[in-house]
Amino acid sequence: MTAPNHRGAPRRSRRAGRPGADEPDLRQLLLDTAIAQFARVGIGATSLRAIAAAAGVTPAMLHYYFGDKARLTQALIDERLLPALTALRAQLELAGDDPAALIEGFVRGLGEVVARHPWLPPLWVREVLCEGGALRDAMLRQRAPSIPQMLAQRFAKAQAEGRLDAALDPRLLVVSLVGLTLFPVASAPVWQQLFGAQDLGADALREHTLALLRGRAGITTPGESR
Amino acid sequence: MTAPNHRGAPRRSRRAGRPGADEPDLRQLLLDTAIAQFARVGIGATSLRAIAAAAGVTPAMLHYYFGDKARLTQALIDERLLPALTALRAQLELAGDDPAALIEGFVRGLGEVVARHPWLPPLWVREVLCEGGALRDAMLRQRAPSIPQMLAQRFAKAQAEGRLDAALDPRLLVVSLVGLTLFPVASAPVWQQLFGAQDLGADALREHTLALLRGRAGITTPGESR
DNA sequence: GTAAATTAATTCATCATTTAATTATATGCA
DNA sequence: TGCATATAATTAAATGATGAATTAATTTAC
Repeated sequence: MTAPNHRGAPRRSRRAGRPGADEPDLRQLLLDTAIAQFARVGIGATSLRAIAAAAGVTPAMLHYYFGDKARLTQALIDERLLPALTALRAQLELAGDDPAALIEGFVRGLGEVVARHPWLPPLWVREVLCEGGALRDAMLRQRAPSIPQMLAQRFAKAQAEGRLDAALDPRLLVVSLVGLTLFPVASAPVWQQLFGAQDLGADALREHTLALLRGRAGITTPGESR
Repeated sequence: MTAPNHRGAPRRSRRAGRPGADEPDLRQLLLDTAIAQFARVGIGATSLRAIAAAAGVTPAMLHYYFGDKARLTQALIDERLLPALTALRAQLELAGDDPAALIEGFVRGLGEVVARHPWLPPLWVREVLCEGGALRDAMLRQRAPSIPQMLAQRFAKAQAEGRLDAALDPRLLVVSLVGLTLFPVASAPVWQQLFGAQDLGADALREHTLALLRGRAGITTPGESR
């Protein structure tokens, strides 16, 4: 009776008692499972019960490792979200000052981060950008590595130096940029169903976004794009 | 006099008993209240309790008028969402065949709809596009007035006739367009807080989006834009 | 034998839903 | 016109489900 294996769940059928040294880290597994569920149906809609069941353990384990739901999401932020964003920001630091390169770097860099953390777009768009719940507050309080502010500052500098169309509000350019990169990925299932197409993958989306942005903001095929 | 209409507690203090003919329609008030709450914190996160309290009545009234929560959201779709979308589609029918005019018509038309239904972007983005819950299924099943498909078809036609850059996937262009128009509005509170600015209003967002799209997709200031 | 990890069972809160009672309006009838 | 009664709208209270959080036991590695 190792727990019936429906859905995607591993169901490790964890043996009770103190684990051996070679046992996989349950805490990390719980975080992964929680993130997957959160990304799929949202934080509010996933019960600790469901997370525990998907991980093949008892809900009490979540309390054992994290305390309560609030501290679980806090751990999610501290141990997963912030590192991912910090990595993205580090990538952007290298992107240089040219707005075209900056935009291309942001779109491609975010693409790479998302490839490694597929849960990020839906969770981010729903819970942080559109929800107004605890996760947003936690993120904004966190003095997170604010990529938007950094981008807006660089865009403003580029405008001051005449390297970017001064008619564009730098902040709104950032908003559009974030929307163009996160929104299509986060909403991909809808479009696939609506258009009956499975080929609206991440790569196609990213290249399309870049194609759309070229010709604007001084972006004119900055070299490596064919 | 009738209802001190601020945020959480209008408290109409509705008199018990059969109402007179001049009494306002409670059913509509409940729909409005539900929509406001849904847009603010999401469908899953709002309790019928909260809706009833905000409307100044007992939760039992929701059962009286709608039956249960599922039929409440169904009524929301039937009586609010679909009419709003039908109106938008009707506007688009008039926008003509030129892709530039079509895009401008879409962005401006959606802007007008949103101005009259401010609850639409957050609810739409969160529940339909990013959630995967009942509302999405209901919408897609509904054979809703599918604006995305209509736009994609017209874009494809324009490409066939050489009036639109053939390098753009029409479907992805639609996705980007929807994202560019809905996402910034739906996520406005975050940006206002992040940038410490209150001036990121709907008008500025719309004009910025159009400015961003011009120069692309053959959109070159199609006449009335200054 | 001891401490860490885990489960099973329990408690408490919240929420959706239902039922029974209550209030006031409208309507029929004299 | 005045009164009685049916009926629509509403409340208050009860029910049942679900989920978060807790506690006490149980298992196993060291």
